[in-house]
Amino acid sequence: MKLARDFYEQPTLQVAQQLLGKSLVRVHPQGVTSGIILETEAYIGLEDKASHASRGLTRRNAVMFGPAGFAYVYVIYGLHHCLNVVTEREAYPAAVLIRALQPGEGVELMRAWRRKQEIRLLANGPGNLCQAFGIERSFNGIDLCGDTLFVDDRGGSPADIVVTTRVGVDYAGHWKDMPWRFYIAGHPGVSKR
DNA sequence: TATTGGATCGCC
DNA sequence: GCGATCCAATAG
Repeated sequence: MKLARDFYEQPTLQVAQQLLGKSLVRVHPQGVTSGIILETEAYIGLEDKASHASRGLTRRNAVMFGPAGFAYVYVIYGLHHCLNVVTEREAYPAAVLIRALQPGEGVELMRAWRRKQEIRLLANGPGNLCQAFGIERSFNGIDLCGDTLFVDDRGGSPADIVVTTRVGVDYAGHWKDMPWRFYIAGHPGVSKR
């Protein structure tokens, strides 16, 4: 069943870990795509120099300062989109980046949007999974407790979770060393380092 | 108003 | 290893 607001209001590191093994679902007029969340990263508070929120409230990051359970979607490198779920309380900027999925329903739709055939390459990375699910800028700020994009808790919790440092944040001083990346151990769909 | 660089990806 | 490609964030 669909995760409710109180799930996202928990501490960000808990949300990041508990999302692993759950299903991200996107309902589209052409059909449904879903996938098991394999990899996440936490971005927590104003002090975290790796977070978009580290320089305070701006137009781009405004959703991070809002209530939990909403999507923060942004464009990166002018080409790709990244999907985050906002966590914790209003006015405290925190979010979890979804980095990889194991494709479930709607593989043919994902193949069409990705223009790739191989299952392993459909959602193995934050930009790729957004392309596979048709997630773009208009998804910024949508309610994950709604019916378009949400997380379903069907399926169990993964046995082994690997905890390590985040990808692509070398500019963030000592914050780059925080062990805030989580992924399901040994899964081939996890994005590469 | 101008400049800079990024929570990436895929091909060289 | 490097280019793509563009807009938000800063500085001026």
